[in-house]
Amino acid sequence: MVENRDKSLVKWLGETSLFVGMEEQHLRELSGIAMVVSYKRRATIFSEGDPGSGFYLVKEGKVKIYMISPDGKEQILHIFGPGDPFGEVAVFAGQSFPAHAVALENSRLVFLPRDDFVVLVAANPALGLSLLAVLSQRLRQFTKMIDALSLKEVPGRLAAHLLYLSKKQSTGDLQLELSKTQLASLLGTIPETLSRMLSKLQREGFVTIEGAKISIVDRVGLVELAEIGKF
Amino acid sequence: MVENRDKSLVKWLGETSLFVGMEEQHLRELSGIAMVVSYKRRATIFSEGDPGSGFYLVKEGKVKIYMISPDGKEQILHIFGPGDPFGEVAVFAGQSFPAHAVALENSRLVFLPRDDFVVLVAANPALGLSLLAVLSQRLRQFTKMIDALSLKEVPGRLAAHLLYLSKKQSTGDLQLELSKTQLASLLGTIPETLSRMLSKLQREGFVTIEGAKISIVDRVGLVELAEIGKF
DNA sequence: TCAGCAGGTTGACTTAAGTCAATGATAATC
DNA sequence: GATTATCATTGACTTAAGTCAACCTGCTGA
Repeated sequence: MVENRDKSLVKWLGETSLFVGMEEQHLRELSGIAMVVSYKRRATIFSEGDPGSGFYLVKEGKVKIYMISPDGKEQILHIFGPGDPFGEVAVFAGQSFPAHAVALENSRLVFLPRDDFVVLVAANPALGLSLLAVLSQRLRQFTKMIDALSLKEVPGRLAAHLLYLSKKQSTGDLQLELSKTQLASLLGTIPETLSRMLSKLQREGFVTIEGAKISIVDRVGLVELAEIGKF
Repeated sequence: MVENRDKSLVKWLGETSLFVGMEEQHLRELSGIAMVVSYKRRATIFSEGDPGSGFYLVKEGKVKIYMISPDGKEQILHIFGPGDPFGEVAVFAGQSFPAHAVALENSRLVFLPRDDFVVLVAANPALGLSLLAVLSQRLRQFTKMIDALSLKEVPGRLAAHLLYLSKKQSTGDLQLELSKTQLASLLGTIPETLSRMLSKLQREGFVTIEGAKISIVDRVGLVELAEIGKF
């Protein structure tokens, strides 16, 4: 709370994709309602059904958003890192959180309480537009995810994800930031299957694997696989 | 185009969930930029990759939003009816449409061009908030959809959907508004499988089926099925 | 140092659901 | 009212991927 009016927080908010380009004054207003909170690794930030009393920005660390099926299987929806906002859906739908959130590492988050924030948006259309862009972006991501989950088989999803990572990391040598178990859940499958598919990808000469490091060998082949979704 | 300044269009816009409660003046501004367009059954409204030059409201008729996998399978994302907005994602993400849209029936749509609309939003925060609510709602729907697609088997998805319909229609006797083929695609499966599952549901005494009319017999059982997702 | 545990890999088996193909049943069109 | 399409259903078959179980690391902490 001491950091509320901290100059550095204002600055940081302004570097965030959600608030980039906003006027100093509005950033100050934002930081006025913001609270910095810390979560230890594995701590749960909110659970499905919790009332959406506000939303978060990741300041440091990593956060996993996921759902649990009745029989205990987990499906990861997102992994968020520094600068990413999450939990805004509940704020604007005026409902409870539709999924769970836990810290994957010791993390510091900026919490923005719903009511205060809505007031700011009402006073500042640019803020609204910025948020609309973020939500639209997220919707688009989900579209892709539904596409992957319903239209592609595991190898296809895996290939698509590897390509996505290589774009993000802009290199052919990928460092997995997630345990393979987590990656499996993100791809909507289980560790065993993922393991088999990775070996298969290696056997067929698409990639080479050394622990958490994956190198793309045959990018063209991977692209094809991601599209067709079959070996 | 003649209808642009039509009083009835203003009124209709104000009854739309997106714009409900907005001041007369803003509604008039909206109707000033709106265009009413007609599409015949099966006509495509936009395709994946088309530039998002604006978005739509369904005035009359029904619209299907869907994706196609490389090998031709279709996954329906939404079916929209009168009053529903669609295509806003591309507008605010400032990108192209991520999916296809076709008219399921002869339909009349209200088109709102992107640039004009953004100006209005910038001038009117309430409009932004309203849109944020809609997008959040949609995001929440997708969350559920991903949940269903990745965590539940077809019977579970089907049971969940039937319950959803019965809530919407608030009766135990459901009238399917979609062909079973379409329903299959909405559930992320194929007609054959859907057909088998429906027979199975009937055989096990959960529902009775007569053509497009489905009556829920054992609601409790269905709920359980939707949760557990297994017979 | 060693027990214990989480994460990863591999094999054998099972199963849900997709494909292919044939046949009825509507509904639409001329 | 006959003729195509389109949709729905059913059966036989195939297959991707999940379950179960064994086993192997490499750590962490007593």
